[in-house]
Amino acid sequence: MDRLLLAIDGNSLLFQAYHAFYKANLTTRDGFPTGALKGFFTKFLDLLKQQPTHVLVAFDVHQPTFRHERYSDYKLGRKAPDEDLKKQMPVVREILRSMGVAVVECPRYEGDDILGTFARRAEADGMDTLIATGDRDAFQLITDHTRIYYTKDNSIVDAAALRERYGLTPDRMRDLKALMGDSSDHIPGVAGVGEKTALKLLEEYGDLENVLSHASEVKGKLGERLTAEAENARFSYWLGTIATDAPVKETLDDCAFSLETTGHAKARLYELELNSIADKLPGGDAPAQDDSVREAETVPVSDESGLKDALNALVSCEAIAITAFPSLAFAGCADRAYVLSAGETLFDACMDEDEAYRMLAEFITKHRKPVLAFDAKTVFHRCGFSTGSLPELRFDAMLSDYLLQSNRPVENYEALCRAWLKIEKPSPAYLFALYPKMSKAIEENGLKKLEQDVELPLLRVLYGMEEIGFMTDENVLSELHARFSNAAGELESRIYDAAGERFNILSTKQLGRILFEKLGLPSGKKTKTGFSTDADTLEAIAPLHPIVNDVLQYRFLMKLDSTFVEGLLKQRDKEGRIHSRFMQCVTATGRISSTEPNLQNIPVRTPEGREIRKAFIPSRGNVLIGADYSQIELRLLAHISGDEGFIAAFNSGEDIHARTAAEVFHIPLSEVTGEQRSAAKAVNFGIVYGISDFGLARNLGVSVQTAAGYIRRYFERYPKVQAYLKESVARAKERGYAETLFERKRPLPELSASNYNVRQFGERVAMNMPIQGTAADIIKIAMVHVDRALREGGFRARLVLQIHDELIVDTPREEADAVMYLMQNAMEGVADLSVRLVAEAKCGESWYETK
DNA sequence: ACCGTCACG
DNA sequence: ACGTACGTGACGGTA
Repeated sequence: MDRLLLAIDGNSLLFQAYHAFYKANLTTRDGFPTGALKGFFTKFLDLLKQQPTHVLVAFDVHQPTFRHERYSDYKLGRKAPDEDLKKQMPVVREILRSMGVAVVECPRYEGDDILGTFARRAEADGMDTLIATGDRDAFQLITDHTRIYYTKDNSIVDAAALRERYGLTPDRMRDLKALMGDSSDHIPGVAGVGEKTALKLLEEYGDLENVLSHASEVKGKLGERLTAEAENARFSYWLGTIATDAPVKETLDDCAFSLETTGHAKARLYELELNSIADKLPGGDAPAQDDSVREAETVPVSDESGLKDALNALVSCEAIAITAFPSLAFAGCADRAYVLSAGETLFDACMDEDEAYRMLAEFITKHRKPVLAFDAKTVFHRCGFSTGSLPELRFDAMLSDYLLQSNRPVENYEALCRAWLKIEKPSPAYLFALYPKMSKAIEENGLKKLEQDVELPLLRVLYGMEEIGFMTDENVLSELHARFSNAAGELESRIYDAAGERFNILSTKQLGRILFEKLGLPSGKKTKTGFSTDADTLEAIAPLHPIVNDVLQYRFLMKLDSTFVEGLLKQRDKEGRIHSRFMQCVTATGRISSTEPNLQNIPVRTPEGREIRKAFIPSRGNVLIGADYSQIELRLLAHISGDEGFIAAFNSGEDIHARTAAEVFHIPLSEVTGEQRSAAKAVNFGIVYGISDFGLARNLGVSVQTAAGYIRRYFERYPKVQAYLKESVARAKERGYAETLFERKRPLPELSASNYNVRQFGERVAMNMPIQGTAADIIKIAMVHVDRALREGGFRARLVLQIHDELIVDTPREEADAVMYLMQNAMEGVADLSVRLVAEAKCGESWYETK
């Protein structure tokens, strides 16, 4: 087999990787930056597809290294790498070494000198070389046996490709650079000469020396400069020359590579939470196991009698641990688990999974076994428990993990076992080890009350809501579908007429072409893929052409029809009920979310959209109650900040936005104009979001100065609000997390990021999370209280939906008054704050009517 | 799989 | 000199 040396410019690849993942701001759970590592090793694994027999990664040595120290000034001009990148540099080397990859450094020589040296050695040894780099300097190293993998565009460049690009042979690349210079590398070149001029000169005179000696023939300013800066050019040529004789101590044999040994880095990569990379490595070492955890025995269960035996063995156990992925598995103690298996072959006896869940559920109910689980809500659904007969839930590892790491989505049980126990192969038996371990962490982080009194009881409430579902009226949806699709159809043909052709209006690409190229309308901002065509942009140009409003209206109707009308019709069960899933471990602030379908974003702001709420109806003989908190986030801002003026504004009972406007503009309430109220409202919202003058200006459509003025006056009137925002950021910086009144925490590694924008984002989150999160805590507690009061009071009314500050209950008509009263009391009584919590309940024949 | 867009609080 | 409101989920188009 042909031997191939893969020679990688480590610095170049690392810088590129760092910048590629700059915005993603990746870190481990405890805040160690990993973006550059992720990018580097993703690319590294990609490069290994070239099947090299030898691999080396060259790095510059840490202290500044120069081809000659005299010229150090030039290279010193390079910017020092960011802190985040610096931290990752030694880790890249460490991981590469553990993979068995040659890491080569050479004092006083740069990475590309090492690459050049090895490329020549390989060639002398009859090997081919592929140099991976994002630095075009390396093109000078191209020969018949040395090619460049140019990482900026993932192309492989050989002599032919180079000729096509520049019309030059590899050894003329230095001449090119000597003339045009390279600011990123602080190579001066000749002033006023760019790539085009340099190429023209080389085409005419062949090489640098010939250009310089014919400088007098070149006309004008260019000729003068060539003469005056000849030495500069020669110096640049020398600076740009890659050494091929660096005194590296490693040999080609040291670079011999085997894919197998890369597996040795697995444990470290998992530790860095770079799971996707670690997963791709072969076999290798499992992460160092937690000493306290023994490996559990796995007993396969493939038929009914096997399952009966398994359950019999669990009669005397303290609790049952259950996981549902990839298939049902359960355990009664830490060292033996039963896993439902489909059998070794197709012909093996295997039992129906639903039946297995049913038998397990029956066992749990009969023996009153408490449950430990990962994602208990899903497990309970699979078991088919009815809401009234759910077993006791002691511990849900997914919930605990969420409370401890709410800034990161819970991945899966396998990842959780890896993170908490360093165990590779998951087993439900490990829940017995996770339970005390995670509970200790919960306790230490002050999260016990939240877990015991809020999240675990809430899980049962959400289970009930998912089970019961929300009744819908098919006729309403069908009629809306007809209305929306007909209206959209008419708009469609008008748009085609105006455009003079048919095209896909929903394609931003095609729409951009029609509006901005064909019709020549002025394009506003751009997205990274082309013209921006969002509603803001289109509204700005709507007066210029009638097609624009038609497009906006078309989009609006298509959105309503496809997402809401058609989307909802697809989700109805045979009785017409829609069962959304309420996700308890998703958001970073503590809110719940709703999926498949999302019932938390059903339209309300436009009349046409609001019609959809007429399709959401009570069960037969029932009515719906909608109860919502009034201005809960602003009330919390008033309470948490303790600002007397803002608290008084609420206690006055007047419209808060109008009252704010009156106070900020120093005018009587009766004189507040609509515009002033809108501005005050936007500022109120802005404060909650972590205000910036730019954001407020964009939202209000006023200048940044005007917006800044609003904010200044707002803070003058409510100084403690400003103080609170400042303190909130300072506290979060100090502790590394933001928290709610109920001590729910959100880690904020962003606050110590080196990237200014990321840090700014962290600061806004530090201002917003305590408010949004406390509101989330409060309504969660209200749900637990409402649900309990309904059941204990013997009501048949049931919660069916939560929309962040609003609860919907489906109730028998005769209970409605009592339930409204009960809900209002429960919601308002959650917390005793310096500003009263206000909730209002309304009753109706559809969701449309409860507003 | 990702982007742009847009529905909600 | 730079890019910015906070939190979600679903859709259609595109690569």
